[in-house]
Amino acid sequence: MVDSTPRERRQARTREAILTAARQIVAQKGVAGLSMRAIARRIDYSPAGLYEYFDSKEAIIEAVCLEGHWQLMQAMRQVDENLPPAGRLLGLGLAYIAFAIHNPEAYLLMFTNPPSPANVLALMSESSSYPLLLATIEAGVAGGVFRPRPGYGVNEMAYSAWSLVHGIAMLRLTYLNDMPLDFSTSDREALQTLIGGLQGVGNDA
Amino acid sequence: MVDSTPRERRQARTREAILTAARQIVAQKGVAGLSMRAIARRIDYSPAGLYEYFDSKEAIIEAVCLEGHWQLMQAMRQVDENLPPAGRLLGLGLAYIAFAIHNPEAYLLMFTNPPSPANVLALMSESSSYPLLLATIEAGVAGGVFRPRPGYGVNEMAYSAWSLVHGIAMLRLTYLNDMPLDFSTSDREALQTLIGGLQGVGNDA
DNA sequence: TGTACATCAGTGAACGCGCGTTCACTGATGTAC
DNA sequence: TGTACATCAGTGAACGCGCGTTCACTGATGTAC
Repeated sequence: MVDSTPRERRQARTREAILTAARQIVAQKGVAGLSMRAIARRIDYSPAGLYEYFDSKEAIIEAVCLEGHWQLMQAMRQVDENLPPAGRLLGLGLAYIAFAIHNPEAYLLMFTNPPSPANVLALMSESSSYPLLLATIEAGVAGGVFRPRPGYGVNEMAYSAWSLVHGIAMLRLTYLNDMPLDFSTSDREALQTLIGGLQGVGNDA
Repeated sequence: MVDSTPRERRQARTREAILTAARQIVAQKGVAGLSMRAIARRIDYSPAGLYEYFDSKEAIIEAVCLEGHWQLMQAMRQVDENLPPAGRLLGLGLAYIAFAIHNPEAYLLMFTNPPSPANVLALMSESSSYPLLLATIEAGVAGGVFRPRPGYGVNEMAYSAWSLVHGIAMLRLTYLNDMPLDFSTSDREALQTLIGGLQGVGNDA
């Protein structure tokens, strides 16, 4: 950003305007309502003009997803690093859910679309949200707080936690969309319950 | 079905053929690939002919969803009723996930679409899958196996369990779609972990 | 059983629409001397 | 600072497409006597 020309700055601003418009349309009309024409209308461009900035509609969607993954990671990074593993895992889960609730457009695009290779990479790669989750669980296992079992190591633990928060997020964004209930304590307690399971005992059934 | 005329039977068969075609198209081309014309092509009809059986495309989708909910309930009913609550909850969860994996088309339609009122009703109503879950948890609480906490009663417990299995199902059907990994023990252990949390202790964090 | 008529299942063509993308173009911005 | 030229950002019209739905129709099925 430091050695950018005015032209480059204008381009970056337009690029961002396109992505913002795309997000807003998805938020208001759903993924199906997202079209090049709709984006162009919203930023007072002709549809053809968009091709100066993105090669295709698919490229725009991918860019929104990438940005979303980056923002999700940022949100999860805000969680205090010095908490004990169980508390930190709770915080990460709540941050994840909060991101989904407050950015439903981006979240649905990120996870409802056929995930492109770049997309999967973005999620799994270093400096993404999944490694944060994994690292916390590893710390918990190393500290003896989370107890692995045969066939249930750190990867499986992370998979459990991710599934739970993803399930909560998706249910809230789709099925329970316009239920006027307050889920905040339910979400916290659901996470607490899973974390309790990671911490202990009771693997008889 | 007992006092049905030949005409009625033919109609029922055609209706079913339409729904089957719709499911197959969603399975092969995704929700976006589902069109009246595609359905008609598949059953050698003209598109207009479908309107003899369904008022609109929306009505077809809704019918597929309703059928899906019914099948899901049937699958969950297969779980042994005499298992202790923890074991039964595990069985119900695994049956739920198995249904989603084996009927990805129907499952995605059921949960990815804007849920119509009829759809929500189908899920929540008597003789659906959610009450089965709830009843099992109530039995567990009554038997002292699952331990409620303040702000975490049977409804919240059911919400936790549903979120976990839904999250697992959705991740598998979208993000982890073509990963050649075997998740069956991971799924089981994830459920076990949550159930362990329902059973006990550790609500410090 | 045969005939006349009503109902029904399914067709083919057309409606208007919005879509992603391409392409020849033009006026504005930037560059070199 | 002024001029000549190149590059660039954005336009407008058009392409071919597939969509959901309607409608006048026709041949087949069913019904009544």
